[in-house]
Amino acid sequence: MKGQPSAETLQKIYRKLSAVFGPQHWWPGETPFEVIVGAILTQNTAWTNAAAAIENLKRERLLAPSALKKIPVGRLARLIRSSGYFNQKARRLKSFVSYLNDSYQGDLQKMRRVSLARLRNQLLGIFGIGPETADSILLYAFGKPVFVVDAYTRRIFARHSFIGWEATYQEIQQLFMDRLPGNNSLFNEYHALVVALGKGFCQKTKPKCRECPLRKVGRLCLETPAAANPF
DNA sequence: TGCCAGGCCGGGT
DNA sequence: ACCCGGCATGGC
Repeated sequence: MKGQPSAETLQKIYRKLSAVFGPQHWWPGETPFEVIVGAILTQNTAWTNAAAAIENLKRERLLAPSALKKIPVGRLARLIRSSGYFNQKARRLKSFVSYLNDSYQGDLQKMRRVSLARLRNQLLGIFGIGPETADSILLYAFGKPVFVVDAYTRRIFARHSFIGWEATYQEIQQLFMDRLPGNNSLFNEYHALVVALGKGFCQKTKPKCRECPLRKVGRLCLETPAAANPF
């Protein structure tokens, strides 16, 4: 075990990823509401499948809180079919827009004014929103400074033995937030870069692949210069 | 063909 | 407080 990474190591990893992948321009969504819908639709699902569902909603002019509030959940489910778990996700989208209407008159700007800690608790209380989805919404829709942890984060940092495979969401999040400056631009780019690395090089989530020394997927070589292939 | 993808919920210990 | 089955499509 290498043990927990220092602040310097986390920043070194960031600089390396940034040099390799460049600016990520996240989240891939044009409006805060689109970001929120995307965050729910991409749960445990390939982004391309979620993106196709969002295109359907756009085409039907339904990508707005007022529109989603009105349509029957069954029709919504059919439109987002490609995102998988479509019945669940239709309910989840409905539960978010209900909350938005009940608590903020459907106004995302009003919701955004709430403090980070309070808003996070509120989001976690909504059906279908767990820690990662809540933090994605806070960071990418509302611009709040939180570090988003996902499967790639755990996989990549566990492969480097910076954390254990059993580390909880909160433990991993604390690791980053205790060491990095609380800067929403940095958190934004860091998470996006982790996903960029993960998508390209970090397939195979099964336990048997975790120990396979022949697979370099998801590993960073921190010793080689950025100009060389770091993987 | 089977395995996997930017999780979360609810019921059981 | 954990653990686990269920939820489902599209790509390789």
